[in-house]
Amino acid sequence: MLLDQPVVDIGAVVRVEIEDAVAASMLAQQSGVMAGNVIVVDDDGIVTQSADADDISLQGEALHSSIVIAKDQLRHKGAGAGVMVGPREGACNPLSILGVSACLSPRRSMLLAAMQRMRIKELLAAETPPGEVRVQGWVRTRRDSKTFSFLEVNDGSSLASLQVIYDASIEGYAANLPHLHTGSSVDVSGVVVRSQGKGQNWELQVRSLAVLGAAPETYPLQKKRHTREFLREIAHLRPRTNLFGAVFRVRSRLSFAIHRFFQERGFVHVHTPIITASDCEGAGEMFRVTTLEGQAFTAPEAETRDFFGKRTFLTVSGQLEGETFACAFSNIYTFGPTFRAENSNTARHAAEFWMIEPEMAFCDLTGDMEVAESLIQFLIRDALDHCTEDLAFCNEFVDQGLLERLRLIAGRPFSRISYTDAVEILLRSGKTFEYPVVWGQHLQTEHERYLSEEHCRGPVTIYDYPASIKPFYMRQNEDGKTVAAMDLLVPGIGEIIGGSQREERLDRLSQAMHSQGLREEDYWWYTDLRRYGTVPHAGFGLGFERLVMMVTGVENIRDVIPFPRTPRNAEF
RNA sequence: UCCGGCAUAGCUCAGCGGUAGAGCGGGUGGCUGUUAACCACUAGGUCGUAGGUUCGAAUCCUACUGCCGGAGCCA
Repeated sequence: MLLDQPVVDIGAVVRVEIEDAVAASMLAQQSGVMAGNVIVVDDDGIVTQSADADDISLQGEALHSSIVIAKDQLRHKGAGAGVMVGPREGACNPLSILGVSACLSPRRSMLLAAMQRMRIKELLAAETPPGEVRVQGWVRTRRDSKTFSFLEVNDGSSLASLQVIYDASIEGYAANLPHLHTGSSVDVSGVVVRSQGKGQNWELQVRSLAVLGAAPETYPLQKKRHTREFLREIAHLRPRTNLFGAVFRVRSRLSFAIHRFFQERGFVHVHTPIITASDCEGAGEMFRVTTLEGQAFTAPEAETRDFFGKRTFLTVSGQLEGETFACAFSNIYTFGPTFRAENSNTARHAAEFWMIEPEMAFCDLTGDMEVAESLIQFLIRDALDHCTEDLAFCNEFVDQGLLERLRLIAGRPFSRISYTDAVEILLRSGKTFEYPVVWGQHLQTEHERYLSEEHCRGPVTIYDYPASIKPFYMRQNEDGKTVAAMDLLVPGIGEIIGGSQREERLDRLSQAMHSQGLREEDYWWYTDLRRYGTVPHAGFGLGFERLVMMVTGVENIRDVIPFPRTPRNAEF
């Protein structure tokens, strides 16, 4: 089709972004383009001239501020129009002209938009060739042959990339090639054909390719293995790697599966507050929330003049609020961020993390343990079913025993041992521990590891802990020494769930609060639950990141949170 | 916060008292339906910061900063 009409109306606004410099005239020569439509734009991108030209090399002075659209390319498949943009200022020597930009003309945008994008995951899974398609994504790697290039394009829909065959005869090849580094974003249209090479069923034969954004050689991600430590320093780019792609797709799926588990069982999702005045006793140091500054902050009675009129913090748990809703809806769950201001420097702790906290009325500790165990098994099975490719990758590159372990956990009942029996087992183990095993003391990490990794060789729930080492709200057992608490321990991770039956008897609760030095009036609304229609109830907290660690095998919590917050680290 | 380790090219590391090195990545050229492609050439570094010891320090000592591993706190 020959264009007799101006390409673009005078006065139209064209978005022009010159980011990458290439000689415009060289592209024209290499492409054999000697005739085209030239539009001239001013600095605001408004079209001031629009004309059909027989020889663009004659445009001379005008080229420095023009967009040149080759006629051939407009004819080519309708979708392959190339756009060249000259710099908007500077000298006009054709050989020094900079800026062949990958920006799209309105016409080209329109033409490309007409073809619907296909996600690479669907494309690769196709039974029969989908014909002509359009994909958009980022170049993972490029391999050049004499007459064509292989591009691996990934759009995040799956671990696998699409192999794209870019033939040198395609318009724009020579100009685009220097921009097609690892990390560049591309918009590709072409035909899906059966691959001649090994490693993939389908590949894409390019008919038209546009570089949306080039990634110059300073792009930090190379097509090789990087350490997790380095990738943490470029947390904004690491989701583009295989491992973090897999981890965050699994994380997303697990998040969905958690809602599925509870929603299918009639639990009501509750958004508990993030700013709170109450300390869920025993949950650690809290971040203070305040609008006070300078001297006002340290002044006596400062909190009465603060935003909320009292001292407030970022929540460490939604449990207390969750209990109030459980005492209305029977079964509820929360799923949200929680915060701990502990100076923890370990692979398992973060200052900001996500927690799932179900709370069930008319439920005792046994029921609590049953829900906790079936939740873990449900989540593992869901991930095995829906994240097969990503977990296979983790199994190969993170932890070679991962899949075997996950199947084991999902497939058989968990062990259950009372705290008192656990102490006996540890004492009779014949092991020498760094910390002595004493009834009434916390189980140390080394003790928990022995129980789950050696004694049970799988997940184990420890229950009925000494009252002296647990918070006030846990239900006192009849032995007068223990409370109805439980911890679910997983090999390699440690405690993944901590929960309890709550003390529903007002007198016992008051007594526990006094003996732990708490002012009952600060918790008046919490104790009200025991005053008005109290019921036995129980719940637990599941650390979401620890779950993701368990399912992916990734051993550091900083690598399963998109932008981890740990002491001295909140860059992104 | 405590204990231990580490800090050298864009990345991963070697060098451990005497002129700063390799592989990968980048650039250039070649070759090939390749798939962490391959071959050749090439560019690239105040050896974390500040002191000290020494004729001489990347190397030995001290402090600081950051990171990593373990512990505690917990999820």
